[in-house]
Amino acid sequence: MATAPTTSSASLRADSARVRERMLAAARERVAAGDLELPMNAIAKDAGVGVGTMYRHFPTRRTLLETLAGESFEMLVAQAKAATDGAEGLTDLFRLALQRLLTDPSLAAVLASPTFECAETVALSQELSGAFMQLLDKAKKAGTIRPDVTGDDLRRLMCGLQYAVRSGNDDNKAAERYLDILMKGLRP
Amino acid sequence: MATAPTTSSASLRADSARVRERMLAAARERVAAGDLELPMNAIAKDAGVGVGTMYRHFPTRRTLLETLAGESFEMLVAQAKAATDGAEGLTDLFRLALQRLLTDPSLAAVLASPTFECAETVALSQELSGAFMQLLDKAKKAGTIRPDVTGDDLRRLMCGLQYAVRSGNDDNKAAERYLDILMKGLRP
DNA sequence: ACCTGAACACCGTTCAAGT
DNA sequence: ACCTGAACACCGTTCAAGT
Repeated sequence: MATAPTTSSASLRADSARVRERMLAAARERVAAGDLELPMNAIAKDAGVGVGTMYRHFPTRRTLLETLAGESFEMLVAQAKAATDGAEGLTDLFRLALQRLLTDPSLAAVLASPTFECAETVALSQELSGAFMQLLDKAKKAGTIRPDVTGDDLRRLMCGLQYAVRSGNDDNKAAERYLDILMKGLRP
Repeated sequence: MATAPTTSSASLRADSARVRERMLAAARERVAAGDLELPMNAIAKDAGVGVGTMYRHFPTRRTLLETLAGESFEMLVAQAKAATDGAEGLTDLFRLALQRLLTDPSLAAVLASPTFECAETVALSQELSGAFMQLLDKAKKAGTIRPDVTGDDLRRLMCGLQYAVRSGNDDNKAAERYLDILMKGLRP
């Protein structure tokens, strides 16, 4: 690169960030190719770093997975916050979420687990949960959703919906139908 | 053992069957302990056989998995065939299936894939599919199920239901509620 | 026929040595 | 501070050698 380092620590930090990005890019490439196994050794090799560097940045595979899913998760949270009220708003949100879960397997894997490892993921999950609860609250008052459904139920049902769609070999053609079944089932 | 072999080939076959059972027992022990990874080397060691023997009996891990799930699958098929007509019969069947899927992760894994490796599993899946279609047919005629649902949809929705239940940490307390949501969603 | 287990490649994880 | 990569343990899979 043409830029000279200003101080050695800044240079270190910049280098560290660059190295981190290389690892994430290598990992993302694998996920995009449909491989969710995330072998640390192989990714390190792809990224041109030592294995130890992988472990320094991502102490567990789960940490790496949550980091990979972070961006998708943020977009999902943004969509949940922007969702319009009413049963239709919830349906639209679920459709968007389903699309995202189907395109990003790392997000699907992260969202399906009840606990998270990274503080950032915990925060995102709480934001999502909050958005869900607001929507639920209004929908329940409007009488469009059965009253025994919780915010966490919505997360789990979304994951189940995604799994049902994925369990077929019809190129996700069933998605809209299953979404419809779920939303009808959620009515009071 | 005290029994003497009658012919050498019979003895071989009997030994082969015994060895096979030992491997399956070792594998089952792991699944029961919550480990679905099925490492061939380790299972062979547990069973006291050479690795090659594992591969001779179960050419792929998937073959081993389907064999493990076989018994549960058979029981599920039997229940599906014995199910009573009407929406309530279908609900009861789904409840039983859900219980089975939650107790036997190998069955859950096998049923979630659209294609099977063992001929025996293919046969079981067709039997299940047949039973589902019969139930669906009657339910549709009675007007208790929406007409756009297929037998394969039932398989996939069952898998999704199981996944949604598993995605929480409430000891499957949500099972009955999610079942209710699904069955309501299936109404016309 | 069927079984054994050595052999090789690969991945997980740690940690002493480098800059 | 951060990175490297050797080292060891373990698993996947094959195949020549045994009975």
